[in-house]
Amino acid sequence: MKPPSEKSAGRRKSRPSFEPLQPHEIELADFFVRMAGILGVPRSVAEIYALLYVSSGPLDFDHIQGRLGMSKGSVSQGLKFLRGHEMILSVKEKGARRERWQPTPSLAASLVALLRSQVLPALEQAQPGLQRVLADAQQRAAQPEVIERLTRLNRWNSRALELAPLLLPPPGA
Amino acid sequence: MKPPSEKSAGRRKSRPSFEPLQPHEIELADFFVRMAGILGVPRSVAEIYALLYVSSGPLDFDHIQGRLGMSKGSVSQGLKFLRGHEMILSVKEKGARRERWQPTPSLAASLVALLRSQVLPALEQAQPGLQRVLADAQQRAAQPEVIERLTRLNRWNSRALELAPLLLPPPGA
DNA sequence: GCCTAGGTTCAAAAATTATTGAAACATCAG
DNA sequence: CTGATGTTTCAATAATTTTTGAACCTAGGC
Repeated sequence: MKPPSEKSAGRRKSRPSFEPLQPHEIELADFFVRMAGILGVPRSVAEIYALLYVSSGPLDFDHIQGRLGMSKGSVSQGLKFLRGHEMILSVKEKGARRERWQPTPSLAASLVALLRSQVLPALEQAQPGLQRVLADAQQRAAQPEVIERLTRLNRWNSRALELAPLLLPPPGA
Repeated sequence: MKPPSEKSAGRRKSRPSFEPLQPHEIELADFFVRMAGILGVPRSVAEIYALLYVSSGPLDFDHIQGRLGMSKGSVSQGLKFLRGHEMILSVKEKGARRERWQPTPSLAASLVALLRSQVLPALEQAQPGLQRVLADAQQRAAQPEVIERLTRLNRWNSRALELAPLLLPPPGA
């Protein structure tokens, strides 16, 4: 908690104060936070996205920080995450110092990209291991049922890897 | 670390000792753990599932606890979770006291069920809120772009809710 | 009924993950 | 180059989640 008196504090520089979130904004943020939670995306990231999503124009760093009342560090990391997953775009007006952010047009595409980035690496990394596990089981002449399971798992993994690039072209294509 | 000397400790009752996981089992467990992590399923649950998945027959409580070296509490909660999501089945031989567990036949179905159980409630709960947020925006005559976004979000939500029961019939159908 | 194997619960401890904020860095106007 | 604004980094802290284990149920055999 910080001292709430910020009325006529520092006139110079006029640190602008921002409104806290409105009820309708909170509602939307809650929704995004919950959905994000399922994918293990931290609350702060979801809140930033939600704010940009309901806002009329692009917002700059300070607005985001001010309205959500979170630290600089969190805002910076949150924007980095969203940028990295191509969920937001910067709209820098020429001659302006600061960047302003808005959501990318398609939330659907954003979600797919996000999923991709989480699932694909795991699938890729697992590929050789899974094959080895199966080979191992065959060599040990394990129960047919187990071999069957492991075979199916391998097929799945391969198919997922084949399909993935179709679902959404990789970041540079 | 526990004292490794458990050779001729207590003859009566013969507390059976279990082998630690073999390399191939560890590999598979790692895979499941990583995948589960994406959905926020705890490591211990994924490990239990993985163990049942590579094992030739159904395993009982003590085997699971012993081979994974985890506490009773974790095993109990893990089985509860897996049971609740219909990812495992109990095979109780008649005349036997203890239950023995094995994975349900379709991992795919299990995954869908798991997703459903996480996503659906969120969608349902959000429905009225999202509609309110949209109405609110329309009333405030917000930017067309924002209204457009919120409209699409609502459409999505509704469609997802309609489609859900088709994807997999609800637990009792 | 009483006892015991088998399992669950849940508060406390441990592990993990997210957030903060101050210092460091970058970039641009002058 | 200099100074200020705008942003990132990251170690420390806070919050959250997971695991543990001991006390507590519960059903079945005797």
